[in-house]
Amino acid sequence: MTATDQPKDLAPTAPRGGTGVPERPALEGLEERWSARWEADGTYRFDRSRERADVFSIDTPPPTVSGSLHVGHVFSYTQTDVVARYQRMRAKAVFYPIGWDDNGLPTERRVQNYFGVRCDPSAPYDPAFEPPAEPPAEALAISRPNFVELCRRLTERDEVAFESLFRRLGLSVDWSRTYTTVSAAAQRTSQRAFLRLATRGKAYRREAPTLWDVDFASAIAQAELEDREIPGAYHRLRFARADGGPAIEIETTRPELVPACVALVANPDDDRYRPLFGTTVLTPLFGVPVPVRAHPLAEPDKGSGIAMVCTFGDLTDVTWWRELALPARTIVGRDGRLERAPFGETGWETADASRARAAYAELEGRTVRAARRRIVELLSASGDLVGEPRPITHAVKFYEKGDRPLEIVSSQQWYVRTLELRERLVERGAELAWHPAFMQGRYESWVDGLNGDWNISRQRFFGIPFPVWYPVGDDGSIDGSRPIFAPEHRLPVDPSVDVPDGFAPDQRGLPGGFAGDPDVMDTWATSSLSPQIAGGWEEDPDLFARVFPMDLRPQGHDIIRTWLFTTVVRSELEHGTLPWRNAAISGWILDPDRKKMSKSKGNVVVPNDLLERNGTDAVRYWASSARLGVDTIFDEQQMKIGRRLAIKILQATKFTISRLDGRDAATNDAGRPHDAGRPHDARLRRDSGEASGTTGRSIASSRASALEPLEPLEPLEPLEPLDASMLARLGATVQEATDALDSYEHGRALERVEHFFWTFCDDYLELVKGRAYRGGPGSDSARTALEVATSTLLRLFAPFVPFATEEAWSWWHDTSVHLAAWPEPGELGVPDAAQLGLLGAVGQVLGEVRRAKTVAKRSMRWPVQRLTVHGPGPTIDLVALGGDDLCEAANAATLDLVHVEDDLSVTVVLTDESA
RNA sequence: GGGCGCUUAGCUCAGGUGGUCAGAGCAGCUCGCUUACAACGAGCAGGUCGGGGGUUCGAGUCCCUCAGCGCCCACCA
Repeated sequence: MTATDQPKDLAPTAPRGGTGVPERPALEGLEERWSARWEADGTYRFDRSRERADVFSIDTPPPTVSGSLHVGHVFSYTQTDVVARYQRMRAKAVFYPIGWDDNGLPTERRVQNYFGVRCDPSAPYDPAFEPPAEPPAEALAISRPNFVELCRRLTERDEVAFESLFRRLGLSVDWSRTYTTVSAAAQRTSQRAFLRLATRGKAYRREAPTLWDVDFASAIAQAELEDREIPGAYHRLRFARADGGPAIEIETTRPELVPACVALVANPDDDRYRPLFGTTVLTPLFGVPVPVRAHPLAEPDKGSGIAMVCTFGDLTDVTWWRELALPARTIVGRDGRLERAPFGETGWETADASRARAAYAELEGRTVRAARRRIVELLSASGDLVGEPRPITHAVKFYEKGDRPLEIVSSQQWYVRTLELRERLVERGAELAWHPAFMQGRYESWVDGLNGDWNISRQRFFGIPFPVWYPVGDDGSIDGSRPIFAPEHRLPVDPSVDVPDGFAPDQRGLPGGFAGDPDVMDTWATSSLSPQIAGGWEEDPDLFARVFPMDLRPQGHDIIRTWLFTTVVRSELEHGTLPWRNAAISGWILDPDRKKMSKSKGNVVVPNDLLERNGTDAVRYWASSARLGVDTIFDEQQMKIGRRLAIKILQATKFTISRLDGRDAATNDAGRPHDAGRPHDARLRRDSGEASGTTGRSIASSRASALEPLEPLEPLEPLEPLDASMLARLGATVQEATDALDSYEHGRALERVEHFFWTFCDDYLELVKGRAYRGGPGSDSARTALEVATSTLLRLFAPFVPFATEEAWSWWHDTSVHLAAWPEPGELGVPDAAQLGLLGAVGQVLGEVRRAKTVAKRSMRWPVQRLTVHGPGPTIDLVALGGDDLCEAANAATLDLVHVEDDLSVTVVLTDESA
């Protein structure tokens, strides 16, 4: 039976639940107790019977499981949890799953360091392999299956620690829906989405210049680049003209790439070189004829105004090479060393083959750096180096996790067509509601700056493989141009183990047989499908229809160009829609030097310690005070505020609840000391959003009734003016908090609620505690107002401070505050202007009395002989309405009110001796 | 080179549409064990809101400009 089934007239006599108020409320232990209870009751389980319109779905970031969580995680995940809790109280079924990104390079690197191993794909699988207890000095080469096993072992261990922290943080995620990005389901989703792109031609495999990290031996995407300033040098080199004219001088920082030179290029408007366009020059040392060409990217004021185009020194080279349709003469191999260059043969024609070969023999096999040193000597000796190299500092592209500058090598990679989508993607970005709005600019500038399609293949081991094989020709060569795709019903497949349809296992690698695609997908190629993975795309269509497109993507601004961008791409290509309506971009936590906290700087605060020292609610208060998109400097001192607030919530609730005990004792059920008051019981029950209080009912089973929409309420009458004033101000606060949360300004919402709460405690409680406690006239009004206000405040604070509010709520309710209805301003009656001002006016006078007592160094209970208030008529009239309460709170014998034109002023005469 | 954000008390930060907006907490100082709260409460002191100019009856709040810090994008021969 639910609340709505129950006859209304029974409601007032239904017993109120709750455990009663403890002697000494405390924050300690609340996290453990309530997380266990929420788990047992399934408080945050997603109700998948609800329709899409009643669902609020969150595309939670799956943290990378390659180490430990830091304060930044605590910060941003708390902000998302506030939204989730708010929406849940707004009667939404909140779809709030979480995943672990255990896929990819960071995990591999961590496994290598942790166990002291490295993956050698040629090594045989050892089923009995156990890593050494201590990582050996020399990394142990192990097979790919063994390596992947270790990856899984380590990530599973980390995932337990991560979940434990997030539970302690009070994240209201549905832990029953946890996923990992290497799970079979995620692999199926990722491979399926890839296959659909490939069959529609939106993903393609091509031999192309590829950003390459030599140390990781893998391709890198544009999104993973970062610039670093490193020392270099300009070398001025002389290129002879084929027509015998005066030599042309160019400047380069990469002289070792002279053998890979395919053209010189200058700006089309550059008069110095215009006559040379279309003519031919010879490369120094190698005598290879290359054309002089014009291209607008060439800048006349850079170097000598004419540049050497090599395959490939940088991304500009790639652009020139592509747009000018130049030939390729690549010399840098995947190991970062100069590989064979067949001077004299087709494509490597030269004026002097023997000289070119001799020169190149000095370079071949050397690393890029060593070759540079050697060729400078050669160029110097041949007289082609003009002057001395000129040292400079310049920005060079690195893989963000790498240690050496990237090379650009030619390789076969899978690409997703993003370049042709640019305009569409900008439009999608404009449709998305960004919080804060200016983050849209980050996205747009990234999309505008795309210079190639998205490379999704990585030459790594721990990741989701491409569900693709290639035929092996009769000559034993792999034909990469004719992929054999796995059918969707076979997914997930590992082409290094599984066999394509129509082939036998023993045909692997043999002429006429097949070979598996050796690569794995980039981690973003899978993470970009987080809505599809979490929402059960094609795996659970009923669920997917109820949650997708999602309502919210929360994430950091550092991964707009990766996670956010690629998710938009995948959704556009697969579904033709935005993946979510809102993007909430959180800021970073910075250390006092305004640097992003990172382990390498040794400035990381361990989240568990932070929670231990301050309590979860305190940390959450700090995190949810911040504005979205704004970086915050970490300052543990700030945790005190939230801790104090949480304690105050417990104390204030204890006080108001215990004041309710004596009300209408005659009708109070014996043994149920915290039963609600009679007169307004029916409305209070709705206020608190609880089901009519059948004791013993579990939270989960009463959830449906808690989410019933509230009925309009009768006006709350009769109330003392001061009580009505307090409730009116509370109503205004509810409105402000609701508006703020609706626009993702949780910090503002919290600030408004908190501000009201302190006024409530400092002024209102002090003013009415006597009246409420004493009984008699006005007592019921005060107690009713106290109960309504306490119920409302606990619900307003619940998303921010979930443990203290749940604890306090439990003293008088059987249900969870987190399943209670978010308060509606209308519940509290319609405020009028006079009522709004009353509490403030009386509170101001009370403040003056306190000041007088402090100045006189008397306690707050010290009696006031004579209290006089001067002020304008309307204000005096307000003070008069609260006069009795004021006198009691001030411990004043007499109150004189005097009408004057001036502003409010208060005269306090204390008694000489304590009464 | 293009763009964005920030610059408010010693510290960390609030200050939607310009007019009690000069605020909060921390730190500091002074009091107070008052029956919700001493791991607490009350109170005090602290800033010409980065500089300059402008719009306006009136500007942390709008415009211009300069400076510093941070970030994004591009370039990087």
